[in-house]
Amino acid sequence: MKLEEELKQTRFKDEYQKAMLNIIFTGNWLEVWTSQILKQYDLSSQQFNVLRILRGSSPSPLNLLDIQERMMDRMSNATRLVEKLRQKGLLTRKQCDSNRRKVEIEITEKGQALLKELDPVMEKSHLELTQKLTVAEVNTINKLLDKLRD
Amino acid sequence: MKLEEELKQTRFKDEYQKAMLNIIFTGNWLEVWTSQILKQYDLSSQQFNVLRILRGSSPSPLNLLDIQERMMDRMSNATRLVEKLRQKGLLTRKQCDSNRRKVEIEITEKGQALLKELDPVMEKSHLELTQKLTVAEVNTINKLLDKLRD
DNA sequence: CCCTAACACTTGTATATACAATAAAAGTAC
DNA sequence: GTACTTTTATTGTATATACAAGTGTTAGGG
Repeated sequence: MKLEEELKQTRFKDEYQKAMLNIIFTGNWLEVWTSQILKQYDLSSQQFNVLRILRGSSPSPLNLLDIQERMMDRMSNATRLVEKLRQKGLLTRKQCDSNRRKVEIEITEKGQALLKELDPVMEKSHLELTQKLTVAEVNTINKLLDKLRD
Repeated sequence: MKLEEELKQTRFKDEYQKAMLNIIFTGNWLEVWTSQILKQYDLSSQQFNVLRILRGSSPSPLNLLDIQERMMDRMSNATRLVEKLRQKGLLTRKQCDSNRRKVEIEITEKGQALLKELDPVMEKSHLELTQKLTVAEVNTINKLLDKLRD
């Protein structure tokens, strides 16, 4: 749907302003959508994100800063986020031997299993996206957004 | 910067997954950026958004649902958001005569003045965007994002 | 060895947000 | 008018988040 209809607005100042709002709005929209799916698995999208990051580096552990650098949302709640996931048994954390300031965080079997369960679910919602845009089009989006953040 | 570098990640599953993350990440990035600017004016980006919505409809007032419909973020905190702005004297609210369930919310002179002060500031940060992408390119982004949300 | 600075993480606190429950007014049916 | 439903907004509560201050660890200089 056009952003104008989405926000019940008749006009924007220029295409730049519209793009700005459009990206923020669409990002939000996608986030809400995935959060909705993840809720059934009792995961927030941030938590899911952290788990995927850990799977990505597995079997090597990561420390908090590593995770923070890779997160979509760079706030300083990484400690508490990781703690939540630890309580659910989805990851482990132990003090690093060589540098005791650091912690080594690793995804558990249970975490891996949960992600494995989620993969096809996420894949399925990806499919809807596939039907709306061609590969060439998403490619264009990726190129332009990367350029925008330069 | 490429999303891969931004998130220190080597690869994504496919262009669709990358686009998904790219849009969310870039939206976030833009939000953080504008929030930073607005902080000097003691406004959150949501509050700013509400003010602009009210200016858009001025001199007609809006009720809470109208505002909610036009917001980027459709949560149910509209009551409290509006109350915050009222405390700052940036808007007024009064019970609607014809339908006393509704409230009529209107931007004040002070609110108008604040937005007027902010216009050039925001415009300036728009300019940075302008330097990164051509009009044709932002047009493409707008078209593709609208299509994505169809 | 001591002092200071930098680092990696944690915690406190104030604020924001999501979601559900509630309240009050209006509309509808009888 | 009374009972029911719907609309519109508010409040309560639990959780999340941002930012600053604090803790413990390591590193470097003298």
